[in-house]
Amino acid sequence: MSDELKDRIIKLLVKDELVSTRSKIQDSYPDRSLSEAAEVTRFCPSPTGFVHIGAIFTATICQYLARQSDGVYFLRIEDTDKKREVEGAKQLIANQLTAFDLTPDEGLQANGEEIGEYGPYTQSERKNIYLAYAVDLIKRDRAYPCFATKDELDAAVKDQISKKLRPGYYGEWAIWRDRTDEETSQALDSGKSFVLRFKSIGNHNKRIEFNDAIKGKMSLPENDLDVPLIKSDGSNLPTYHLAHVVDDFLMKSTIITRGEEWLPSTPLHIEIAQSLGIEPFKYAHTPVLSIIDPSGGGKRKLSKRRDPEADVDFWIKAAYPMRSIKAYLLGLANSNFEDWYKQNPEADLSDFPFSLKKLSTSRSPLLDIKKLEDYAKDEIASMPQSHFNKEVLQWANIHDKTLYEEMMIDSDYTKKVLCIEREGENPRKDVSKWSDSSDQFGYFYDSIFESNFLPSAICDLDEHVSTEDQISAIKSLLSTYDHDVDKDTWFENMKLAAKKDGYALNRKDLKANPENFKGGLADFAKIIRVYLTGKTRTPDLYTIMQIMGAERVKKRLSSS
RNA sequence: GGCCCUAUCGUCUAACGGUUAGGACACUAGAUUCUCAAUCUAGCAAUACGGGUUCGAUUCCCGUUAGGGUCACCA
Repeated sequence: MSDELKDRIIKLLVKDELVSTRSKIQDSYPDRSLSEAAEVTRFCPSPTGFVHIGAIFTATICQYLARQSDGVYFLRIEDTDKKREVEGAKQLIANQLTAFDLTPDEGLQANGEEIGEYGPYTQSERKNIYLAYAVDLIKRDRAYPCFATKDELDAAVKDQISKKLRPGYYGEWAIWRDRTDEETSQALDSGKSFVLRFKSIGNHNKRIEFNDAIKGKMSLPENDLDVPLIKSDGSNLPTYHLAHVVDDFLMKSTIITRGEEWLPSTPLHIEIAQSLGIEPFKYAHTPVLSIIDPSGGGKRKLSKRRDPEADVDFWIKAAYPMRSIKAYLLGLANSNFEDWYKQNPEADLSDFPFSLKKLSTSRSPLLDIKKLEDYAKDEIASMPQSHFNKEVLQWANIHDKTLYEEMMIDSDYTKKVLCIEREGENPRKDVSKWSDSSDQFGYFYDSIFESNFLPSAICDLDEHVSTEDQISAIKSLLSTYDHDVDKDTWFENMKLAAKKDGYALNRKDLKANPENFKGGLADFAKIIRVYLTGKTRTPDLYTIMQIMGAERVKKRLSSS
């Protein structure tokens, strides 16, 4: 292309934007004064209104790499596709990162402010920077305008497939690559919009080798695709490919951690970097999280649409302790984490020596909610009581107002309720998330008990036990009931009541002569439990009764 | 279809070329002065298949098969 034609294209491209020169821009992005070993990592989501749990996984890796090397971990919002952008999504990302203790060192914060010297950290605000680099590429004969229509491109791909050729804009299929200046000028004259394409000099039959920090030595075909660099949709924004190279160069990223799905386009990114005289980056391609398809399709990628747990909002709403989610993800990333965690149960998770090399190179790990809940139960069970109380109340205050208000009415009572079976060597582990609170503690409060617990529980009980048996069991218990005795005496009393009402006191008797009894002690206890709590699974009855107090116990039992 | 990645219990994974193939979660059974939970004990359970190389292969090589990714003016 002649210089005049280049100038014409450049003018059309930058229009009236204030595009600086490339060297001027680079001057305003000085070297970070960090140690040799320091890693500068980036987490770069698109603001599509949804933060994927896999993104938390990737961000966690970024954070660890930076923190452990005294480097920097920054957040960059990749919003070059204005069609897909969802309002408010940008801030949501910052908020949710903070919720997972992944607040970036630079970039948008939960309070709405942007910090850092290497910004702006939102790509749409960097348009003129990309344009400066695009101009540079035109001048270097490494970019050219393409006027092909969508239909033309689709037809070409169709043709390529029918001829069993590799689809794409390359070689003879790159129809605007080798046009004469006259043809290009004519197209410009007609006012048609164009996309600025990269002029690749790669050869698909040659291979390029690079070292992936996770996968090791990689060998892929060179890129020969003339991909779009600047869109023609009127936004003048760059595609991911150009934006990634320019931004990570200017922001001084030392390692590109990103999903495995980017692996095939890495040769392209290397070529773009080289065409700009930029040293190619170090890449680390991380595995993508999957899930078992509930409809029986086997393993597949976690999908935003079908799997609620793919959205971090699910975890935040269910209110799993963040520390346990993190611990679980860390265990997925480094299998030696489990041992470390067992040996250092109290330790700050950030002290775990994370290693990229230990990251499994294998296929996408499956999200195992059961295992995560196991972490969560341990975490909650071993939590100091004050912390536990705070979390329960905090959750209720936001998500279960009725429970919260009841809990606040008699805070001494609530304190006792929340302590149940949490002390000693083997605390209960039936709470894995704070949203369990409603079901776990609601029945201690009379109005909630009467509306939410008792009716359905009685229905279930009716299916197995006759009303007469229910009434007689309760009566029998009440007749011997003495609230102010120790546990052993209380238990003896209950056994007496059960025996009197026709229940076997030990399993052997019941097994030997089942026809002689209404059931075992367990069956008797179940009736009492249901009338007292509206549940068939609760902590120890004696403890519950002691906390509820004689009056409440008698009232609930008499209601039968 | 081309290219790429991957293949160890149901799941996540460990094993300098020499292990009885280990752990965790899940599951099953038993123990525990009531239910449930917890806890303890025991149990179940894997190197995709076929060829090489080697004294010896889960490990290295080749092929087959299977899964995943990617081939957009989405990132």
